[in-house]
Amino acid sequence: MADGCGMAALSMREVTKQAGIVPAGFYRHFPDMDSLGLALVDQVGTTFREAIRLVRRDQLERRGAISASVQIFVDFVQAHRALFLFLAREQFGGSPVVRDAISNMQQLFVVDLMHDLGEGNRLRHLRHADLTVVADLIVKTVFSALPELTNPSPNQLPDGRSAARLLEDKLRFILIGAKHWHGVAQA
Amino acid sequence: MADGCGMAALSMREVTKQAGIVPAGFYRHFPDMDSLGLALVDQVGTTFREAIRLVRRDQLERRGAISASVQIFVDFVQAHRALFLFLAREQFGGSPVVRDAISNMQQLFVVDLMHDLGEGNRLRHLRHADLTVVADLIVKTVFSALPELTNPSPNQLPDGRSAARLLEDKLRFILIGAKHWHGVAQA
DNA sequence: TGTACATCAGTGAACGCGCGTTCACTGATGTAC
DNA sequence: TGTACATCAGTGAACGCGCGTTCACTGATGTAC
Repeated sequence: MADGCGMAALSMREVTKQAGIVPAGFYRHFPDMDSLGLALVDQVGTTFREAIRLVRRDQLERRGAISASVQIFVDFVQAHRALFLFLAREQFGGSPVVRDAISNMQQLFVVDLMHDLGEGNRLRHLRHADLTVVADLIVKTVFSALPELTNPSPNQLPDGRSAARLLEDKLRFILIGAKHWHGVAQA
Repeated sequence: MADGCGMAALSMREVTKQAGIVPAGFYRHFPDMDSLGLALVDQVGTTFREAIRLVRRDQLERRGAISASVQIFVDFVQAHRALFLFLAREQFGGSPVVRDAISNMQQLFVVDLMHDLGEGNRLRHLRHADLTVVADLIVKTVFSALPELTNPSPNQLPDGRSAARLLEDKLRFILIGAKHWHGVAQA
Protein backbone atom coordinates (compact mmCIF):
# COMPACT_ATOMS: atom_id res chain seq x y z
CA MET A 1 0.00 0.00 0.00
CA ALA A 2 3.00 2.28 0.44
CA ASP A 3 3.07 2.86 -3.33
CA GLY A 4 -0.14 4.76 -3.78
CA CYS A 5 -3.51 3.07 -3.73
CA GLY A 6 -5.88 1.80 -1.07
CA MET A 7 -6.68 -1.65 0.16
CA ALA A 8 -9.27 -2.17 -2.57
CA ALA A 9 -6.46 -2.29 -5.13
CA LEU A 10 -4.61 -4.87 -3.08
CA SER A 11 -5.10 -8.60 -3.67
CA MET A 12 -4.94 -11.18 -0.95
CA ARG A 13 -2.15 -12.93 -2.87
CA GLU A 14 -0.05 -9.77 -2.87
CA VAL A 15 -0.44 -9.54 0.88
CA THR A 16 0.75 -13.09 1.42
CA LYS A 17 3.62 -12.58 -1.00
CA GLN A 18 4.70 -9.51 0.96
CA ALA A 19 4.35 -11.47 4.20
CA GLY A 20 6.51 -14.25 2.81
CA ILE A 21 3.94 -17.02 3.05
CA VAL A 22 1.97 -19.04 0.54
CA PRO A 23 -1.51 -17.72 -0.50
CA ALA A 24 -3.43 -20.37 1.42
CA GLY A 25 -1.58 -19.34 4.57
CA PHE A 26 -3.63 -16.16 4.68
CA TYR A 27 -6.59 -18.09 6.09
CA ARG A 28 -4.58 -19.07 9.17
CA HIS A 29 -4.84 -15.42 10.21
CA PHE A 30 -7.92 -13.84 8.63
CA PRO A 31 -11.05 -15.21 6.97
CA ASP A 32 -10.97 -12.44 4.35
CA MET A 33 -9.50 -9.05 3.46
CA ASP A 34 -12.20 -7.12 5.31
CA SER A 35 -11.10 -8.78 8.55
CA LEU A 36 -7.53 -7.73 7.86
CA GLY A 37 -8.84 -4.20 7.35
CA LEU A 38 -10.73 -4.29 10.64
CA ALA A 39 -7.62 -5.54 12.44
CA LEU A 40 -5.67 -2.62 10.99
CA VAL A 41 -8.36 -0.17 12.08
CA ASP A 42 -8.05 -1.61 15.56
CA GLN A 43 -4.32 -1.17 15.51
CA VAL A 44 -4.39 2.38 14.18
CA GLY A 45 -7.05 3.20 16.75
CA THR A 46 -4.83 2.05 19.58
CA THR A 47 -1.88 3.95 18.15
CA PHE A 48 -3.95 7.08 17.66
CA ARG A 49 -5.13 6.96 21.25
CA GLU A 50 -1.53 6.67 22.36
CA ALA A 51 -0.73 9.85 20.45
CA ILE A 52 -3.67 11.60 22.08
CA ARG A 53 -2.46 10.49 25.50
CA LEU A 54 0.97 11.97 24.80
CA VAL A 55 -0.53 15.29 23.74
CA ARG A 56 -2.88 15.39 26.71
CA ARG A 57 -0.09 14.66 29.17
CA ASP A 58 1.94 17.48 27.69
CA GLN A 59 -1.04 19.81 28.06
CA LEU A 60 -1.45 18.89 31.73
CA GLU A 61 2.21 18.99 32.71
CA ARG A 62 3.37 21.97 30.77
CA ARG A 63 0.15 23.72 29.75
CA GLY A 64 1.74 23.48 26.29
CA ALA A 65 0.73 25.64 23.38
CA ILE A 66 -1.03 24.37 20.29
CA SER A 67 2.22 24.29 18.36
CA ALA A 68 3.75 21.89 20.88
CA SER A 69 0.72 19.60 20.74
CA VAL A 70 0.73 19.55 16.97
CA GLN A 71 4.43 18.83 16.87
CA ILE A 72 4.03 15.88 19.23
CA PHE A 73 1.19 14.54 17.15
CA VAL A 74 2.93 15.05 13.82
CA ASP A 75 6.10 13.36 15.04
CA PHE A 76 4.03 10.45 16.25
CA VAL A 77 2.22 10.15 12.93
CA GLN A 78 5.48 10.15 11.03
CA ALA A 79 6.89 7.50 13.34
CA HIS A 80 3.93 5.27 12.43
CA ARG A 81 3.66 6.42 8.87
CA ALA A 82 2.37 3.21 7.28
CA LEU A 83 -0.44 2.87 9.76
CA PHE A 84 -1.66 6.44 9.40
CA LEU A 85 -1.32 6.19 5.64
CA PHE A 86 -3.77 3.33 5.83
CA LEU A 87 -6.11 5.49 7.91
CA ALA A 88 -5.84 8.42 5.52
CA ARG A 89 -6.61 6.25 2.50
CA GLU A 90 -9.44 4.19 3.92
CA GLN A 91 -11.34 6.85 5.86
CA PHE A 92 -13.54 7.55 2.83
CA GLY A 93 -12.53 5.13 0.13
CA GLY A 94 -12.46 1.79 1.92
CA SER A 95 -14.96 -1.02 1.89
CA PRO A 96 -18.18 -0.16 3.75
CA VAL A 97 -17.33 -2.27 6.79
CA VAL A 98 -13.86 -0.73 7.17
CA ARG A 99 -15.22 2.76 6.58
CA ASP A 100 -17.85 2.23 9.27
CA ALA A 101 -15.23 1.03 11.73
CA ILE A 102 -13.11 4.12 11.09
CA SER A 103 -16.14 6.35 11.39
CA ASN A 104 -16.99 4.80 14.77
CA MET A 105 -13.44 5.30 15.96
CA GLN A 106 -13.59 8.91 14.85
CA GLN A 107 -16.80 9.38 16.79
CA LEU A 108 -15.13 8.10 19.95
CA PHE A 109 -12.40 10.69 19.51
CA VAL A 110 -15.03 13.41 19.12
CA VAL A 111 -16.69 12.39 22.40
CA ASP A 112 -13.34 12.31 24.21
CA LEU A 113 -12.36 15.67 22.82
CA MET A 114 -15.70 17.17 23.85
CA HIS A 115 -14.96 16.20 27.43
CA ASP A 116 -11.48 17.68 27.25
CA LEU A 117 -12.71 20.93 25.75
CA GLY A 118 -15.57 21.16 28.22
CA GLU A 119 -13.24 20.79 31.20
CA GLY A 120 -11.06 23.73 30.29
CA ASN A 121 -11.94 27.26 31.25
CA ARG A 122 -11.71 28.92 27.87
CA LEU A 123 -14.76 27.22 26.37
CA ARG A 124 -17.10 27.14 29.35
CA HIS A 125 -19.60 29.34 27.50
CA LEU A 126 -20.27 26.68 24.84
CA ARG A 127 -23.37 24.56 25.13
CA HIS A 128 -23.27 20.81 24.53
CA ALA A 129 -24.35 21.07 20.89
CA ASP A 130 -21.74 23.75 20.20
CA LEU A 131 -19.02 21.61 21.74
CA THR A 132 -20.06 18.76 19.46
CA VAL A 133 -19.58 20.95 16.43
CA VAL A 134 -16.17 22.20 17.52
CA ALA A 135 -14.93 18.74 18.47
CA ASP A 136 -16.16 17.26 15.19
CA LEU A 137 -14.57 20.09 13.25
CA ILE A 138 -11.23 19.59 15.00
CA VAL A 139 -11.19 15.83 14.57
CA LYS A 140 -12.19 16.04 10.90
CA THR A 141 -9.55 18.71 10.35
CA VAL A 142 -6.86 16.50 11.87
CA PHE A 143 -8.02 13.51 9.84
CA SER A 144 -8.06 15.45 6.61
CA ALA A 145 -4.52 16.62 7.31
CA LEU A 146 -3.29 13.02 7.47
CA PRO A 147 -2.54 12.71 3.73
CA GLU A 148 -0.19 15.69 3.95
CA LEU A 149 1.32 14.57 7.24
CA THR A 150 2.11 11.08 5.98
CA ASN A 151 3.58 12.42 2.78
CA PRO A 152 7.30 11.56 2.76
CA SER A 153 8.13 14.87 1.02
CA PRO A 154 6.45 17.33 3.37
CA ASN A 155 7.77 20.50 1.75
CA GLN A 156 5.55 20.48 -1.30
CA LEU A 157 2.68 22.43 0.20
CA PRO A 158 1.78 25.76 -1.38
CA ASP A 159 3.36 28.78 0.28
CA GLY A 160 6.35 26.72 1.42
CA ARG A 161 4.44 26.23 4.65
CA SER A 162 4.90 22.88 6.37
CA ALA A 163 1.96 20.58 6.86
CA ALA A 164 2.44 20.76 10.60
CA ARG A 165 2.38 24.55 10.60
CA LEU A 166 -0.73 24.59 8.42
CA LEU A 167 -2.58 22.23 10.75
CA GLU A 168 -1.44 24.28 13.71
CA ASP A 169 -2.86 27.52 12.28
CA LYS A 170 -6.10 25.83 11.31
CA LEU A 171 -6.62 24.63 14.86
CA ARG A 172 -5.83 28.11 16.09
CA PHE A 173 -8.51 29.60 13.86
CA ILE A 174 -11.03 27.05 15.07
CA LEU A 175 -10.27 27.62 18.74
CA ILE A 176 -10.39 31.38 18.37
CA GLY A 177 -13.76 30.96 16.70
CA ALA A 178 -14.94 28.78 19.56
CA LYS A 179 -13.73 31.30 22.11
CA HIS A 180 -15.71 34.12 20.47
CA TRP A 181 -18.80 32.06 19.71
CA HIS A 182 -21.91 33.30 21.46
CA GLY A 183 -24.59 30.78 20.57
CA VAL A 184 -26.89 30.39 17.63
CA ALA A 185 -28.27 33.91 18.00
CA GLN A 186 -25.04 34.96 16.31
CA ALA A 187 -26.44 33.66 13.02
CA MET B 1 -20.11 2.67 -7.34
CA ALA B 2 -23.42 3.63 -5.74
CA ASP B 3 -23.25 0.50 -3.55
CA GLY B 4 -20.30 1.35 -1.38
CA CYS B 5 -16.74 1.13 -2.63
CA GLY B 6 -14.46 3.30 -4.71
CA MET B 7 -13.28 3.03 -8.27
CA ALA B 8 -10.44 0.70 -7.34
CA ALA B 9 -12.98 -2.01 -6.55
CA LEU B 10 -14.63 -1.53 -9.93
CA SER B 11 -13.58 -3.58 -12.93
CA MET B 12 -13.65 -2.28 -16.47
CA ARG B 13 -16.00 -5.10 -17.42
CA GLU B 14 -18.50 -4.05 -14.78
CA VAL B 15 -18.45 -0.53 -16.18
CA THR B 16 -19.19 -1.73 -19.69
CA LYS B 17 -21.91 -4.07 -18.43
CA GLN B 18 -23.55 -1.15 -16.62
CA ALA B 19 -23.21 0.97 -19.76
CA GLY B 20 -24.83 -1.75 -21.82
CA ILE B 21 -21.95 -2.37 -24.17
CA VAL B 22 -19.52 -5.21 -24.72
CA PRO B 23 -16.17 -5.12 -22.81
CA ALA B 24 -14.09 -4.26 -25.86
CA GLY B 25 -16.33 -1.24 -26.48
CA PHE B 26 -14.74 0.48 -23.50
CA TYR B 27 -11.68 1.32 -25.59
CA ARG B 28 -13.80 3.40 -27.98
CA HIS B 29 -14.12 5.90 -25.13
CA PHE B 30 -11.14 5.59 -22.78
CA PRO B 31 -7.73 3.93 -23.01
CA ASP B 32 -7.95 2.76 -19.39
CA MET B 33 -9.79 3.20 -16.10
CA ASP B 34 -7.55 6.04 -14.96
CA SER B 35 -8.68 8.10 -17.97
CA LEU B 36 -12.29 7.44 -17.02
CA GLY B 37 -11.43 8.67 -13.54
CA LEU B 38 -9.85 11.84 -14.88
CA ALA B 39 -12.89 12.49 -17.07
CA LEU B 40 -15.09 12.16 -13.99
CA VAL B 41 -12.86 14.54 -12.04
CA ASP B 42 -13.27 17.03 -14.89
CA GLN B 43 -17.01 16.65 -14.79
CA VAL B 44 -17.31 16.97 -11.04
CA GLY B 45 -15.01 20.00 -11.20
CA THR B 46 -17.30 21.75 -13.66
CA THR B 47 -20.34 20.85 -11.58
CA PHE B 48 -18.69 22.04 -8.40
CA ARG B 49 -17.81 25.36 -9.98
CA GLU B 50 -21.43 25.75 -11.04
CA ALA B 51 -22.48 25.28 -7.42
CA ILE B 52 -19.97 27.89 -6.33
CA ARG B 53 -21.32 30.30 -8.92
CA LEU B 54 -24.84 29.83 -7.58
CA VAL B 55 -23.71 30.49 -4.02
CA ARG B 56 -21.67 33.52 -5.02
CA ARG B 57 -24.55 35.03 -6.99
CA ASP B 58 -26.81 34.62 -4.00
CA GLN B 59 -24.22 36.36 -1.83
CA LEU B 60 -24.03 39.31 -4.22
CA GLU B 61 -27.72 39.72 -4.88
CA ARG B 62 -29.13 39.08 -1.46
CA ARG B 63 -26.11 39.36 0.82
CA GLY B 64 -27.28 35.93 1.98
CA ALA B 65 -26.37 34.40 5.29
CA ILE B 66 -24.16 31.34 5.66
CA SER B 67 -27.19 29.13 6.16
CA ALA B 68 -28.60 30.15 2.77
CA SER B 69 -25.28 29.49 1.05
CA VAL B 70 -24.94 26.09 2.65
CA GLN B 71 -28.50 25.18 1.73
CA ILE B 72 -27.91 26.09 -1.90
CA PHE B 73 -24.73 24.04 -1.93
CA VAL B 74 -26.24 21.05 -0.17
CA ASP B 75 -29.25 20.98 -2.50
CA PHE B 76 -26.90 21.11 -5.44
CA VAL B 77 -24.79 18.26 -4.11
CA GLN B 78 -27.84 16.11 -3.54
CA ALA B 79 -29.08 16.86 -7.05
CA HIS B 80 -25.77 15.51 -8.40
CA ARG B 81 -25.34 12.84 -5.79
CA ALA B 82 -23.51 10.22 -7.84
CA LEU B 83 -20.90 12.70 -9.00
CA PHE B 84 -20.14 14.04 -5.54
CA LEU B 85 -20.13 10.54 -4.13
CA PHE B 86 -17.33 9.82 -6.57
CA LEU B 87 -15.50 12.92 -5.37
CA ALA B 88 -15.97 11.99 -1.70
CA ARG B 89 -14.64 8.47 -2.26
CA GLU B 90 -11.69 9.26 -4.50
CA GLN B 91 -10.34 12.39 -2.79
CA PHE B 92 -8.02 10.26 -0.65
CA GLY B 93 -8.45 6.67 -1.73
CA GLY B 94 -8.22 6.87 -5.50
CA SER B 95 -5.36 5.97 -7.77
CA PRO B 96 -2.45 8.43 -7.57
CA VAL B 97 -3.27 10.16 -10.84
CA VAL B 98 -6.94 10.67 -9.93
CA ARG B 99 -6.01 11.81 -6.45
CA ASP B 100 -3.59 14.36 -7.86
CA ALA B 101 -6.22 15.69 -10.24
CA ILE B 102 -8.68 16.14 -7.38
CA SER B 103 -6.01 17.78 -5.25
CA ASN B 104 -5.25 20.25 -8.05
CA MET B 105 -8.93 21.04 -8.42
CA GLN B 106 -9.17 21.61 -4.69
CA GLN B 107 -6.24 23.99 -4.85
CA LEU B 108 -8.00 26.05 -7.53
CA PHE B 109 -11.00 26.38 -5.25
CA VAL B 110 -8.74 27.55 -2.44
CA VAL B 111 -7.24 30.28 -4.62
CA ASP B 112 -10.70 31.40 -5.78
CA LEU B 113 -12.00 31.45 -2.24
CA MET B 114 -9.01 33.47 -1.07
CA HIS B 115 -9.91 36.17 -3.57
CA ASP B 116 -13.54 36.17 -2.48
CA LEU B 117 -12.64 36.35 1.19
CA GLY B 118 -10.07 39.07 0.56
CA GLU B 119 -12.57 41.27 -1.28
CA GLY B 120 -15.06 41.38 1.58
CA ASN B 121 -14.76 43.86 4.39
CA ARG B 122 -14.92 41.51 7.34
CA LEU B 123 -11.55 39.87 6.73
CA ARG B 124 -9.48 42.83 5.57
CA HIS B 125 -7.17 42.44 8.55
CA LEU B 126 -5.91 39.03 7.39
CA ARG B 127 -2.59 38.81 5.64
CA HIS B 128 -2.10 36.69 2.54
CA ALA B 129 -0.76 33.68 4.45
CA ASP B 130 -3.63 33.83 6.93
CA LEU B 131 -6.16 33.93 4.10
CA THR B 132 -4.56 30.82 2.65
CA VAL B 133 -5.05 28.97 5.90
CA VAL B 134 -8.69 30.00 6.24
CA ALA B 135 -9.52 29.22 2.62
CA ASP B 136 -7.83 25.83 2.85
CA LEU B 137 -9.62 25.07 6.09
CA ILE B 138 -12.99 25.97 4.60
CA VAL B 139 -12.47 23.99 1.41
CA LYS B 140 -11.22 20.92 3.29
CA THR B 141 -14.13 21.19 5.70
CA VAL B 142 -16.61 21.24 2.83
CA PHE B 143 -14.88 18.33 1.13
CA SER B 144 -14.82 16.26 4.29
CA ALA B 145 -18.54 16.91 4.71
CA LEU B 146 -19.28 15.35 1.32
CA PRO B 147 -19.66 11.77 2.61
CA GLU B 148 -22.40 12.91 4.99
CA LEU B 149 -24.02 15.18 2.42
CA THR B 150 -24.22 12.46 -0.21
CA ASN B 151 -25.58 9.96 2.24
CA PRO B 152 -29.11 9.07 1.18
CA SER B 153 -30.27 8.82 4.80
CA PRO B 154 -29.12 12.20 6.12
CA ASN B 155 -30.73 11.92 9.55
CA GLN B 156 -28.27 9.48 11.06
CA LEU B 157 -25.84 12.02 12.39
CA PRO B 158 -25.28 12.16 16.15
CA ASP B 159 -27.39 14.71 17.99
CA GLY B 160 -30.15 14.46 15.40
CA ARG B 161 -28.48 17.39 13.71
CA SER B 162 -28.63 17.45 9.92
CA ALA B 163 -25.44 17.30 7.89
CA ALA B 164 -26.27 20.66 6.37
CA ARG B 165 -26.71 22.27 9.77
CA LEU B 166 -23.48 20.76 11.03
CA LEU B 167 -21.54 22.10 8.06
CA GLU B 168 -23.19 25.47 8.51
CA ASP B 169 -22.11 25.74 12.14
CA LYS B 170 -18.59 24.61 11.33
CA LEU B 171 -18.23 27.35 8.75
CA ARG B 172 -19.58 29.83 11.26
CA PHE B 173 -16.95 28.82 13.80
CA ILE B 174 -14.22 29.16 11.22
CA LEU B 175 -15.37 32.59 10.04
CA ILE B 176 -15.73 33.88 13.58
CA GLY B 177 -12.21 32.66 14.22
CA ALA B 178 -10.98 34.45 11.13
CA LYS B 179 -12.74 37.64 12.16
CA HIS B 180 -11.04 37.65 15.56
CA TRP B 181 -7.64 36.53 14.32
CA HIS B 182 -4.90 39.05 14.92
CA GLY B 183 -1.83 37.55 13.29
CA VAL B 184 0.77 35.07 14.37
CA ALA B 185 1.63 37.09 17.45
CA GLN B 186 -1.52 35.57 18.89
CA ALA B 187 0.32 32.27 19.25
C1' DT C 1 13.61 -38.02 31.42
C1' DG C 2 10.89 -40.13 27.83
C1' DT C 3 6.81 -41.03 25.09
C1' DA C 4 2.27 -39.97 22.92
C1' DC C 5 -0.65 -36.71 21.43
C1' DA C 6 -2.78 -31.96 20.23
C1' DT C 7 -2.21 -27.64 18.17
C1' DC C 8 -1.48 -24.85 14.51
C1' DA C 9 1.31 -21.81 11.05
C1' DG C 10 2.72 -22.77 6.82
C1' DT C 11 2.82 -25.92 2.27
C1' DG C 12 1.92 -26.95 -2.56
C1' DA C 13 -1.08 -28.41 -5.95
C1' DA C 14 -5.29 -27.74 -8.07
C1' DC C 15 -9.95 -25.64 -9.37
C1' DG C 16 -12.95 -22.54 -11.84
C1' DC C 17 -13.61 -17.61 -12.76
C1' DG C 18 -13.53 -12.88 -14.04
C1' DC C 19 -10.15 -9.97 -15.55
C1' DG C 20 -7.81 -6.67 -19.26
C1' DT C 21 -6.64 -6.64 -23.90
C1' DT C 22 -6.32 -8.03 -29.07
C1' DC C 23 -8.45 -8.51 -33.36
C1' DA C 24 -11.06 -8.51 -37.59
C1' DC C 25 -15.77 -7.52 -38.13
C1' DT C 26 -20.43 -4.93 -38.77
C1' DG C 27 -23.50 -1.45 -39.69
C1' DA C 28 -25.28 3.08 -39.01
C1' DT C 29 -24.36 7.99 -39.90
C1' DG C 30 -22.22 11.77 -42.17
C1' DT C 31 -19.85 13.86 -46.18
C1' DA C 32 -17.99 14.75 -51.05
C1' DC C 33 -18.98 14.96 -55.60
C1' DT D 1 -31.13 13.07 -56.12
C1' DG D 2 -27.85 9.31 -56.21
C1' DT D 3 -23.45 7.00 -55.49
C1' DA D 4 -18.91 6.09 -53.19
C1' DC D 5 -16.34 6.51 -49.39
C1' DA D 6 -14.80 7.68 -44.44
C1' DT D 7 -15.77 7.55 -39.73
C1' DC D 8 -16.54 5.34 -35.70
C1' DA D 9 -19.42 3.13 -31.74
C1' DG D 10 -20.31 -1.28 -30.86
C1' DT D 11 -19.57 -6.70 -31.71
C1' DG D 12 -18.11 -11.34 -30.45
C1' DA D 13 -14.63 -14.57 -30.02
C1' DA D 14 -10.39 -15.59 -28.15
C1' DC D 15 -5.94 -15.23 -25.28
C1' DG D 16 -3.21 -15.72 -21.18
C1' DC D 17 -3.16 -14.36 -16.30
C1' DG D 18 -3.79 -13.52 -11.52
C1' DC D 19 -7.41 -14.12 -8.56
C1' DG D 20 -9.84 -16.36 -4.19
C1' DT D 21 -10.58 -20.67 -2.25
C1' DT D 22 -10.28 -25.94 -1.27
C1' DC D 23 -7.74 -29.71 0.36
C1' DA D 24 -4.80 -33.13 2.43
C1' DC D 25 -0.24 -32.54 3.95
C1' DT D 26 4.04 -31.38 6.96
C1' DG D 27 6.67 -30.31 10.74
C1' DA D 28 7.73 -27.53 14.67
C1' DT D 29 6.19 -26.40 19.38
C1' DG D 30 3.76 -27.17 23.55
C1' DT D 31 1.47 -30.26 26.94
C1' DA D 32 -0.01 -34.54 29.66
C1' DC D 33 1.33 -38.40 31.89
